Amino acid sequence: MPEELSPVMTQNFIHDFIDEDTAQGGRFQGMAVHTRFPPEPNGYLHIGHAKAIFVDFGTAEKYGGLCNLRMDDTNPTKEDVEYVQSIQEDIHWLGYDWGDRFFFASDYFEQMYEYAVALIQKGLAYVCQLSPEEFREYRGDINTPARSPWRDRPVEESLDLFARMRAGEFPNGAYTLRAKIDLASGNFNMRDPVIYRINHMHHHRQGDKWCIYPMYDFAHPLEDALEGITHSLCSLEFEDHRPLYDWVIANCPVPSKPRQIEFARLGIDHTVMSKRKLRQLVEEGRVSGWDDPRMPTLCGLRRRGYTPQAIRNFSERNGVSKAASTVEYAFLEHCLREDLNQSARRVMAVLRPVKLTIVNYPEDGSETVCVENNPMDPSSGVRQVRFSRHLWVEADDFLAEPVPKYKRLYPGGPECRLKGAYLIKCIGFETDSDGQVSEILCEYDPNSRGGDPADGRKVKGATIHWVDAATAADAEIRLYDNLFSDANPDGGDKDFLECLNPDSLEILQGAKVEASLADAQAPASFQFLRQGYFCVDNKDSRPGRLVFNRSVSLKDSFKPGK
RNA sequence: UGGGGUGUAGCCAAGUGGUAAGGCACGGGACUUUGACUCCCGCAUUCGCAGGUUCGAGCCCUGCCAUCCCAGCCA
Repeated sequence: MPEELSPVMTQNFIHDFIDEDTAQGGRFQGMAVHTRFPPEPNGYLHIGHAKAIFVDFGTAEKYGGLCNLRMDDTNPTKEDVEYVQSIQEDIHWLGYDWGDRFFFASDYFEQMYEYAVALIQKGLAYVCQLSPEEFREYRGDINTPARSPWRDRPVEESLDLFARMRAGEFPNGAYTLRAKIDLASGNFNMRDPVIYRINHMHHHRQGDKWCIYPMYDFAHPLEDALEGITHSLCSLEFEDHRPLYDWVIANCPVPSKPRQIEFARLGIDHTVMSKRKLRQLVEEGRVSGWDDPRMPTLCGLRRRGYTPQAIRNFSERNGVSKAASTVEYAFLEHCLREDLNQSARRVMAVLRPVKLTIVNYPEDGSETVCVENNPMDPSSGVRQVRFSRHLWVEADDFLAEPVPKYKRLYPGGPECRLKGAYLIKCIGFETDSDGQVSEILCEYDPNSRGGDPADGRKVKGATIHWVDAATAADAEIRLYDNLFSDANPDGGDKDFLECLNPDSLEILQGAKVEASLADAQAPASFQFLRQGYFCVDNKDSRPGRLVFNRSVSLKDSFKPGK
């Protein structure tokens, strides 16, 4: 666990339960807390999983215990090794480590089978041969108990049938193994739930060894017990399943008695957090892949410039409770900027370039000015940036007709500072045949090198960023819209495909970036901190691409009239 | 109307019988080599509603309301 990287989890209701359990006379007194993160390898991890990872690993860490990583691969239908790989990478990227405790639920299939046989022998499970359709008919409803004609099948017969199910004698759906619990329970999970089904399918890890697979409700408690998990933390929708979880633990001769505790999963507004739907976006080619920067997947956020620290802080500061919550996207962005502001290297880049000429600067002259890499962190050093008579600046930094309170460039406007270079004043501008501003004309004060005037006078205008025209590199900017925002403010959970407006997906723009950035070892994943002020993340670089968050730029750019 | 949960500000969230933390968002101000950042100030006479117990209730009791999850041989 990367030392300073993991936030210390603040007290929450889960800790209250654990404290009870580990106290004198408690269920686990004297035992080390042991949790697990059990994803099904059927998709990539997303920001919602980050919360679960934080809760599972964070809780173990808080108590000095352990957290296992376990692939919950009990249903081969949707699972794939590609996901097994990506899940491990993403968890490591977040900064968590499971040491040598990496498991597969499918590795316990033999033991699970034995437990099932034991259940049959105790008269607590039976082989049912209701077809899926009949099963539904016999299920009963709120006031009618369920039924099964096979409930009292002799033990020997069930044993024989179960063995033949395993042997592959029957087609899918022909038989199921059911736990004999309570057909009249108000909790439908207890109405003799299916605990084994037949599925003739190749398993990504077990191959063709099995054609019967245990259901989650039977498998999960056994997995936990077999690994010595003390606290099995899961999301709220499993609350109804806890009686069944406890039933399995109570009726199978397992080595330990784990306790299931449920917490609310994370919701973020304007964001779809359903693996099924995210997978659909990928499969239908609506996005470039699981790591498309618009995806809420961890790899997507990574490519978009999010840092592991920001995501961990986000998880930590959101808290853990049982109240269903949907946090605002703005909070995620806040956590990102907070981290980036402190740690990321800056560079100047101009998104919508307009020429700026310093008329009193020598035509053939040039020099190098010094700019700090991170004003928040002096140890990050400085870089040399070429400066000359011809520059590119942001179109927003000039207005032919100033609006009230505008303090950047306009004819006759205030003295402004070119970041790290000189003070300038706008004296005029040129337009092209369309009447668009094509060139801004300025005069500079030669005695203000570095940005401080020799006479110490106060600079009224703003400081603006720039890049040298002769050395600036062109970059491809991809302006991404949040996949789910505008068309459906409620998150587009149901109609998200219709929300996709092809025209707004990707807006390519030319940009000019400072030479030192173009020369850098491949700094290419950016996160927008403020317009023209980029943070460079070298960890996951993709040369030639700038990625930034549009909502941030809109928020931070100057709003006329404000 | 069966079972299981949850309701504290626009969004999260502390609070566990002693007089409503904190963060985000928002508004105002100061500062500033980017109008960012940082720093101040403001932002719930009230905790879903109504009763009750108590010297005292967001916390305890009763009733009601709202809302989420559950009828896969998914997890």
